[in-house]
Amino acid sequence: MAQSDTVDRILDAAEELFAERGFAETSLRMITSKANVNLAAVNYHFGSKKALIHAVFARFLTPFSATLETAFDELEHKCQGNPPTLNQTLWVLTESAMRMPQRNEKGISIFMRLLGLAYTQSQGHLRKFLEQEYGQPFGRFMGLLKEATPELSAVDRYWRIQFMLGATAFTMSSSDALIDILDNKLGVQASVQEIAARLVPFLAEGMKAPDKIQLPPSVADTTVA
Amino acid sequence: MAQSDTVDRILDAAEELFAERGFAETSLRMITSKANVNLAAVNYHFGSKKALIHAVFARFLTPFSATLETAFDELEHKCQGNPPTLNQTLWVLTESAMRMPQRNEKGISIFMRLLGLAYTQSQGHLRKFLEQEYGQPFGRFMGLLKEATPELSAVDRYWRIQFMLGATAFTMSSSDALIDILDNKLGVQASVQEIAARLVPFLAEGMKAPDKIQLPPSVADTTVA
DNA sequence: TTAGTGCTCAAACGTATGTTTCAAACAGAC
DNA sequence: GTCTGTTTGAAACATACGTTTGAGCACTAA
Repeated sequence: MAQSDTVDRILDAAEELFAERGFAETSLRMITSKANVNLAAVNYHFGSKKALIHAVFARFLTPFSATLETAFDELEHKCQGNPPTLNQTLWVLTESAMRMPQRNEKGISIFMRLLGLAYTQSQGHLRKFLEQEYGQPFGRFMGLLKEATPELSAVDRYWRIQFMLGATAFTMSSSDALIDILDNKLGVQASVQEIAARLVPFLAEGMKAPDKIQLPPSVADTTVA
Repeated sequence: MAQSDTVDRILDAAEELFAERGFAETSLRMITSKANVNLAAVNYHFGSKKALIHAVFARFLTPFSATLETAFDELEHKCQGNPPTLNQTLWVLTESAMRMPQRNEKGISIFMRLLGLAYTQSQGHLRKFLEQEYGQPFGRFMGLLKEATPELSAVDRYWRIQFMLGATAFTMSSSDALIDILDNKLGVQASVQEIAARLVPFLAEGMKAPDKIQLPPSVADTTVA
């Protein structure tokens, strides 16, 4: 059993268990028994549980951010100085994600869920790690969004980006469960790719909504449309 | 120190700590020391940590779901048989949330964050508890959404409701931090009410997006708009 | 062979957790 | 004032956690 075997088995098991149960609720003993390796192997190969969490993210995020930078380069080159549109920018992001090599049948949904957890769970060290390692492509994406929505005020854009992030992180992080529920309720099969294909128009349309907010009308004042 | 005092202090401390750190990462010792009560008080008054979590949700959710049912009654009465519009339905929900009596200055954002965590963190017992106790008003809201968007297929509506839930839960659960960041970056003050006022048009517009999905065009095929 | 290296293994360590115990303090009724 | 049921307090309980240890194994190089 070569080293890489043990390391990869730990990473595979950890990735899956973290996605299922969160970080704090997943013990090293669960990981090592699922991976069929000794408990001490985690601390030997990674040093600590925190470092293992970082390694799980790095294994996916490092090649992904490289792919993304290339895709942004191509997009900007194709546009020859004109700023890419909102739809183009969103599609480049989702396509890059979809095209990442998938380790198993669960594919990208596991990692989407991990990214969602990274936002939700406190885990201060994780957020710091992600910002330091992958802040650049994220900032570039934000810049493209800004160029693609010049009609929005900075405040409008700020909030709507949060809304987009929320819809994406929340849905993708539960994509497995949501796909199952849809199958049970309506007998319809779905895939992460299809979710993305439905999500992008929803987001793009929300971003284009009239930029002046309508202040809450009391229900009493509202007329039937 | 009467019983209610201890019970409420535990609930207050638990609510805040759970919202900050999640359920698994918050120990009973943190809660009891923040509440200035004895460690055993939690198991005496609530029976277990799980039951405490349920009680935290019930304290907010029980009066809220009653308020919501009343508001839905009023809305339907006002519409006299016609189905309420999407905007009306969304506004009734947000207004009901905004009008809940707020225990402290952090107000509703703490509870939004808890609801988000309830979705995200595994905690199977919590999801079961929430479905059993508060499934009815939730189902009624879903029914209103269905009536308000007859043009959508069941599958489209299903996914877009998830997107709306995500954008709402994600944004509201971090509303404090997001308001602070906005103040730092742009020097703009905001409130939870204002977030809601910006969120509803975004969601409504997203729901109205063209119902046929556009399948992912390759970046190479995309033309500059 | 011998020494050294990389890795695995079972066992233990120290710490933190949720929960239980039981005596002491308290409250209100008689 | 005394009794009774309720609530608090300090301490202990059993368990699970992340981490460390040191012996043992397989393999390479000198």
